[in-house]
Amino acid sequence: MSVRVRFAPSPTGFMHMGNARTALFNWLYARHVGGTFLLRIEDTDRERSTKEAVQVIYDSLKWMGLDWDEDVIFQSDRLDVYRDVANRLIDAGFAYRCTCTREELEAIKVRMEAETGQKRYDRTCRDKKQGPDCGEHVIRFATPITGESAFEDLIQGSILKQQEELDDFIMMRTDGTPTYQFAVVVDDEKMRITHVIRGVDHIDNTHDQLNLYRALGFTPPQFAHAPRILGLSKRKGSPSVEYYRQAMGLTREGLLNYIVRLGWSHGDQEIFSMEELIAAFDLKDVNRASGNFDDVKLAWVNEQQLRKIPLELLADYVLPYFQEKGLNPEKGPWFYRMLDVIRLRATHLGDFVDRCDYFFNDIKEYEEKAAKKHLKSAMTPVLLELADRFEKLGEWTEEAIAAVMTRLCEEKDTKLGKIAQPARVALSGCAMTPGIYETIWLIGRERTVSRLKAATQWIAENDQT
RNA sequence: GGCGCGUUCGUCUAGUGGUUAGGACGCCGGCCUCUCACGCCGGUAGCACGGGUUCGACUCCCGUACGCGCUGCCA
Repeated sequence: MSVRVRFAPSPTGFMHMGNARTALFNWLYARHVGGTFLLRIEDTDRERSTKEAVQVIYDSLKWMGLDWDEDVIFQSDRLDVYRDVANRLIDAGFAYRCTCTREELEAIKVRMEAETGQKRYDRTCRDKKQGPDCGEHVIRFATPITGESAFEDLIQGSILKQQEELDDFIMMRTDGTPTYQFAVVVDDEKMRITHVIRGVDHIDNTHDQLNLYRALGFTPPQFAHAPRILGLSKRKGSPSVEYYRQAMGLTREGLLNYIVRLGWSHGDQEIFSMEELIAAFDLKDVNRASGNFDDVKLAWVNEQQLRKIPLELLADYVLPYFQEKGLNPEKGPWFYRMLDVIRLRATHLGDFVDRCDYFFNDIKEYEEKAAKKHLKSAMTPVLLELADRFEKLGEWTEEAIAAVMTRLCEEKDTKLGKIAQPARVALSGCAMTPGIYETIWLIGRERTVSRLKAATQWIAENDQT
């Protein structure tokens, strides 16, 4: 039987990092085994679900590249199905109508806790066999009272619970909508889900759901409960995909790579391409313990991905940042080369546009410290000589540029640094840039020559030594 | 409170009865070097605690502590 998994978020307004990883685990597992990855929107809580929130889910999944198969299922479209199944359960004696009010319930739970130490419904209505005309009511599941519920979790191992610990949970609310606990079973069966991969916070619910499967005569899927992600502090903004994507300028490769390794591992490997992830991912390698989200390591992983992904893709990622600043570089050898030299120094997508101003615009002023140190009158002859040689250089390649500078060093019997640093300041206005040859090539012959000359002019006006 | 689950360097993790407990981030030191980086080399630091089981426990069992979750007509 082929594997079918699903990601079933409720539209709450943003994609929490934990949900993102659950989606990723599901998607990776499906792609790994050649199965099917489905999306279901759990919008039975009518008060909280909005269209915008659903859109956020779509956008986040698309950005992450987690494409789903088949049509999206909305629980709100299936209300009559749940009602029918619930009635079937009542007829079969597995569920019952409960007319206890919320106030009564509160009192019951207080009493139960005092008497038994456990805060549960006392099953007052369980044997009343009330009909549909009993007035305002909910439908509860008649949980088995004895025995134990056990299952083998693919991640957590054996999970055991005494049935007597379980409550007669509500399946259908007063307003006729199903609760999560009920809808999830009906839908997973309908969608022929074979593996339920979700967060550990659902692990206790699994027993209720297993009882439901049994009552319904359904074959339960396999369960895999992934550990929680801790340490997503609220003060840094919301712990959502959108936040990290925008505020940190992450690539999808970086975020996914980081998040997948938080709770899953494949030997000592840290950096994965998406293809490698699909090939390597397996539920048996998912850790049981929860992990802490660490922005520092996330940044490192993102750096690694920035250096690894194809330049064409990187160009797509950073272009919006350039356009935001009114720059519109053309995709091509020049732009790719520039990205290639900057990526070694970049952590976030925003770093690219931040660090290449002098490749686009003229130097407005020299960084004070750098100019003071490197733009001295003694350097004027060298800078002019460089300008002259670049002007006459036949082929404008990094190799040819390197040759010019090496030659000049030999002639002047000096180290490259003595020439490269002043040239760097002259060309970029600052003391830190990528390699000098690449920088010169990227700036281009014409601007290189004019900037070198302009620097000597500045020296004449400013350096008194 | 009750129930459930978890616990290896500061953090992410490998480990499945016998290892000098491995890797990664960070941090520290060095090398490389035209600056800044990258990279490379080295160092730092860990099996929560207490009992068992065993010739031998990070690995198995029990307990304690701590953490997290559930205990909603949220999911």
